[in-house]
Amino acid sequence: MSPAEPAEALRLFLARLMARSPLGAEDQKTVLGLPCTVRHFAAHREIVQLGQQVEHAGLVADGFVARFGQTEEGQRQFFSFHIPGDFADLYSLMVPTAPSALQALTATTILQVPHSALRSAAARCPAVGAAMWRDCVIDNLSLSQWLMNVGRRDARSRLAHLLCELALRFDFIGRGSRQGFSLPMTQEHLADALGLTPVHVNRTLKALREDGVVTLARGRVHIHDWEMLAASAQFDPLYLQLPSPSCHCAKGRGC
Amino acid sequence: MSPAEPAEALRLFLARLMARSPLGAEDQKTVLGLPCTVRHFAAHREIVQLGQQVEHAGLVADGFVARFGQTEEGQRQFFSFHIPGDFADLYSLMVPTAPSALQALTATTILQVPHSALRSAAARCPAVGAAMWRDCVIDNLSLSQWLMNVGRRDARSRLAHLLCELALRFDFIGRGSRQGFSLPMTQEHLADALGLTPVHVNRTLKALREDGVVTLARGRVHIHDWEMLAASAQFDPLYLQLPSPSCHCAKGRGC
DNA sequence: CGAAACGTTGACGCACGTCAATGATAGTGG
DNA sequence: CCACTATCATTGACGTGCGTCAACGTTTCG
Repeated sequence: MSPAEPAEALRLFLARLMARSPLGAEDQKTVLGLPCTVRHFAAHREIVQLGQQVEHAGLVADGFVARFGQTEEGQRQFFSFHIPGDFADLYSLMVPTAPSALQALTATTILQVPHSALRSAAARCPAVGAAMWRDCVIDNLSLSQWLMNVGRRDARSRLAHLLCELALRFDFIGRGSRQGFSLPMTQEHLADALGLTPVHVNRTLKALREDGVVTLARGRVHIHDWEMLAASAQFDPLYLQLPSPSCHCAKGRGC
Repeated sequence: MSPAEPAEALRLFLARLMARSPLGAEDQKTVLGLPCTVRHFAAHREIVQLGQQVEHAGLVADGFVARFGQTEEGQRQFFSFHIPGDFADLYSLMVPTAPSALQALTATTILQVPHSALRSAAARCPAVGAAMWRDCVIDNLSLSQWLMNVGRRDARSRLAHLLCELALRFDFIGRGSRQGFSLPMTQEHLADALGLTPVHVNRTLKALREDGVVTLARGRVHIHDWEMLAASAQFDPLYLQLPSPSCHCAKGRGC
């Protein structure tokens, strides 16, 4: 789909940082000059295992990564999804013993950036350090919304909320829009993100489809009615902290 | 209960930082010398409202604070609890427009520390900056576990997990132990943390009581059987990143 | 002492889970 | 290019954990 050049991924990451943090020319050069090792992971492969000591953070260049935990019975819960331009475990800079695992949901290209390089970049350019700290905090906001989702919304709202989030994030990196995007993910993956079962995700998707709101088929989401989707999710994009030039959200906030 | 001196709260915060981050003498002096304004909040009072611009972070000196979000129907979901020694919104340093609200669950004393002071402390002492960044990341780990809780555990496990977490945290600040602690919180508060209804929390507490695991009465938790409580929660204290000299947890990890 | 807040309990309903069968899709090797 | 097969999607019947509603007891506090 995309070349997944290292430089391209670093550019996406830089854009992500600059959407929330002002960076000078020197800062930008520092980010784009980060050293990295390219690694490929097959679908379903674990990138980082629970408890593993890591010495580098993983920047997604291509594909789809999830962070997750599981119960002793093997019930999984996804904590976050990471798309190209996201660091999947930037927090590992501060907690190098992985407190949760990382899995490639599809064939994925990861740029491993050594902690040492990130640390020296932060030391040399305080603005870059602040931007990365802010990035960790924004992960936090996202997690909060997922908790809200799972704790206090019904299946339909949860699913709608997740799809809204993904639409805006893919829009931001130029790989989709509010009309639709590619989502090479099984219904079981969605279930693990939403605290539901695959069967119920399927039924909920059917309901949304029959209401003419969204269609998910063959790895592609078609959003037929963004307004309705955002409304049934009570979606407020503020937490994504993304610039939204042409945002039409439920509450009209953060636009 | 306690004098809630500003110095005492800063000492607790310093201990919290030093449990995870090495700080030199100069760093410690910087933390203890942070300027702050003492403020009191009555029970149920909102400390920070959604969307509010804040210029200081709130260190809990005494009482109990929750961060939360709510649906349009007014359904609340707590994202975290904060006890003395915790900053309730350290992340506001990086995102000053509050993306979630803060409420005092009981009468609470807050030390408001200006962002400017925190920023200059971080600039002057990089180790303090790193410690605060790490503190934000640890919030993240906690949030992940709450999401796991709400998404993939039944009511009994959720409640047990929360009580385990609180026991260790109160133990760490010297206001409780694995045998019990003071918890001046209504069942509705617990429900909002666990994604349940107050009625079901009540029933679940009854079940735990009748099994001889824990008793919660008149604002006090008595843990009769820590092993059993930790086991039914599948509690792994690793995510709290606390030193546990005498920890007896379910999986024997992080001890 | 009175009133409001909180805790407790029972009866009943529903959203979602479980189980199981069948159909569609995609990846693989011949 | 086509079987072959594993994975994924779909659907129905049925079970259950938790929600809802409503009443009543208990504690707390002014």
